[in-house]
Amino acid sequence: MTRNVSDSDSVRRQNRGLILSALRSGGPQSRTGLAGVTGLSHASVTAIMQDLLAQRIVEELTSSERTDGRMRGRPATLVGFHRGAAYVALLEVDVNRLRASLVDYSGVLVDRIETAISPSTFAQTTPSEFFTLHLESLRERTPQAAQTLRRVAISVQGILSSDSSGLKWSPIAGLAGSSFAHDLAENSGLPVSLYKRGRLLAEGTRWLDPALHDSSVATVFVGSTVAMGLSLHGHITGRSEGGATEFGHMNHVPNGALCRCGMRGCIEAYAADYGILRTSYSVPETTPPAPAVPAQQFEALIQRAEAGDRDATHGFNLAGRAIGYGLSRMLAMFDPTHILIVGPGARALDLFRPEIEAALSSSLVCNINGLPKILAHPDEREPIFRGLMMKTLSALDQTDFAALESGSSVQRRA
Amino acid sequence: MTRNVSDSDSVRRQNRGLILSALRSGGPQSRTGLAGVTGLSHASVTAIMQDLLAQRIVEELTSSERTDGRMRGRPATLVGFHRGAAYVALLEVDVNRLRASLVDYSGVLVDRIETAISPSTFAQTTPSEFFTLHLESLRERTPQAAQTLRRVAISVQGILSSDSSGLKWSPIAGLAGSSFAHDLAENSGLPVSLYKRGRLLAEGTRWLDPALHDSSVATVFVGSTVAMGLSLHGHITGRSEGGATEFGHMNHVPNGALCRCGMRGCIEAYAADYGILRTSYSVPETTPPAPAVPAQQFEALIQRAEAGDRDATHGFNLAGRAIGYGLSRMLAMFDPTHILIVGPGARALDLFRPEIEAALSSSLVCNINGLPKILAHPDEREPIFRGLMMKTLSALDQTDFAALESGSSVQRRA
DNA sequence: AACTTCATTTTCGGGCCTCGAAGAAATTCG
DNA sequence: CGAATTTCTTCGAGGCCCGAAAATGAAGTT
Repeated sequence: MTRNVSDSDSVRRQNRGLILSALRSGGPQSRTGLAGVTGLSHASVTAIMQDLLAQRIVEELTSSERTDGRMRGRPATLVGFHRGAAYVALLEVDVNRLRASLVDYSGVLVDRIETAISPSTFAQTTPSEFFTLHLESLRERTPQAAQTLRRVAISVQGILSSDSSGLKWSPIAGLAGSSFAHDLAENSGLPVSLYKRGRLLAEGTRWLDPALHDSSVATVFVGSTVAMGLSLHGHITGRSEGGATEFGHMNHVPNGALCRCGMRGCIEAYAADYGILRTSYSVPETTPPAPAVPAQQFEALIQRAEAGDRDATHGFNLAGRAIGYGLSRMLAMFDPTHILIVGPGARALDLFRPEIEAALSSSLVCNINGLPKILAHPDEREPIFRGLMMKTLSALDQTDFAALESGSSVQRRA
Repeated sequence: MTRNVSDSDSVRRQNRGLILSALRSGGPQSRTGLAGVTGLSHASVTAIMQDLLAQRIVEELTSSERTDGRMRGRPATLVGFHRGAAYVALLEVDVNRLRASLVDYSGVLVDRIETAISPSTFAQTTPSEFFTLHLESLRERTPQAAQTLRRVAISVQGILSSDSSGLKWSPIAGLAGSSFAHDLAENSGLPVSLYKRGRLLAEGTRWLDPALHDSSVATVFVGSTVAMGLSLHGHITGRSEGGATEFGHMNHVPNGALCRCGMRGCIEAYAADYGILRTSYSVPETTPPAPAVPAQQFEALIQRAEAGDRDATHGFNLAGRAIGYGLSRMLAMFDPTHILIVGPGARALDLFRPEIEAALSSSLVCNINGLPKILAHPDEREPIFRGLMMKTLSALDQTDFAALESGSSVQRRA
């Protein structure tokens, strides 16, 4: 059943991983500093570092800027990631755009291609072709990276198939159904990972705001859809061990408003931009939702509500109530201390807040533990990219580089 | 931050723990068998076993019954837990009873005391006194165990305080508020753990039904309360990393029926015995709930519904709907493959099932992944006890015995 | 009765990794 | 220039695991 035997190999892997992860979250550091952070002895750090240097995974930085107060003693030689050690390609798929980025091993953006996506995009090209094409472009434009490209990671919206080779369902037209991750892996010869956008939001906010790094946060995206990712004490939990949830399609009211997904009564049908719009304009809630809401139209609606417009306010009230009861139901299973609203809807938090808090107050756990802190962060792009990047680079650290054999087996590249 | 250094000590701990856990779930086994199950080499198993034998944690069994077909070769000497190596005390607190059990290290029940609990019990005695008293009784009645009693574990209902020293809220009158776990630990000088009943149900069913052991199961208790525990691929997840949820007090309908907890619209207010009773007798849903429902009255109601009685059927329908929508909302965050109904309500699963399935069918995830399998297991006592016991003994294995120093440091007891 | 067969268990030597202590290196301060 | 100070490396000891070989114990065979 469980094969978790520990031997000297796993010890090395664990401790190498510890050093890489300290480097990942703390930036270039001295060996002494690493020894302090990881808890390893100086001797071990030195030994491991010699391997890592020989394998060209890290490199010594000659800066030695000595910005610290104490100016005595032998100056520390900082060690940081060797930028050329690996590259990763990151694809962020959205309803209306693909953003393909090439990032080096130290986390520096090397190249980026953005392409518009329309509802007909995946009718003309299959997702597999589309992604393969963009990956090829990245490779061609940075030839030296093509050699050492190690991984591809894709951020998507929807429900993953059980083997993570594609999507079972997605709000992005034409994306579900094909196993594009599998195809892309075959075409490129690289491992391809699929991540839900909501999960990456949770991951990304951890890296974005140090105060939230170790607390428990539920990150809720409000915009063209509604999504949630959970990060509890630094661990990501949730559906399929994936940390993402189908929060947007959690039922709010039985037989309620029609959602884009085809079901009725989803939170999204009340709280996504199209839902708020539908309510505000008193369109019957069983009317099929608009395919896309322009940003400025949503912004205008916020301003109308802020100015006191009755109908617009009503739309945001219903949305806040849907989110609030959804959160209250989520709180029966998780206990985050903070709730972070991101995306276009974050701008309107003040409009949502009263209804959210009212809904939360009517739940037992909030009555006993108090309300979680509700914060807003308008930008959702940066956390998603950062989450995707950190997740992918950390996986590279642990899976590929921590496990390398030690000793004299130096790998050399021209 | 993270001090997870791996050294030879952690290797030994890991591998000793592996062997103990194999013994825990597989019963007495030969060294060869353990080597196969754990993945360790024969040499290592022998070495570890020598330590464990010297420390009197395990013992060789002289049975050698050779029940297997092959009768050639050196007969295996089975190794099993040394029963006297440790004892644990398990306290199961219920609305109307305390069950205190003494169990030896191999998991055999040695002694048991049952005491009735009434709503006034904890008005006369403090919880701390009450539990200390029962623990003393167990110790006195089995003097040889008093020496090696290592842990106390308590199964409770309600919301744990953040430091797990007591309860913030509980349906058991007078139990919340005091930090009885902390007091009991001081009085007895033993570590005391508090577990939520729902979590133990999830833990217990894993050990009870081998088919469910490694699948993802949501265990729902339906009876005097409604509770849920989650066990996903053998890992227990949920609130406070505790694996238990406040499912029963998840909101079903805003401003709905009055619940025992004082809030309105909880699932429990519709699906616990008192809720079903209230609906069936057309009592207004804001009427304060009955403090306790006799088992035979609930049974009679089931029979009336089975016989086709309109009002009773209506009660079970509403209950099924509340459970169904609750599950549908839970499924937006977790993806168990099985749902197990336990407790008195399991008897009535056929009455609940149509409404549960209807509610689940209206959710996106069920539409895409299909409905989870819904099963029933009428007895909830056995899983709780078993979960509490296995959880506690496994913790003892890993925390206390896997970490013991090896070598010549033999601990001896008269 | 001695020998073969076979499965289980133990012993032995080699390898790997971490650690503490002592030594080497690189600066600043007096 | 030497003392002080901080960082980094080297070295031997101690642990643990593993594979291979040897020992053990029982049943079948000659």
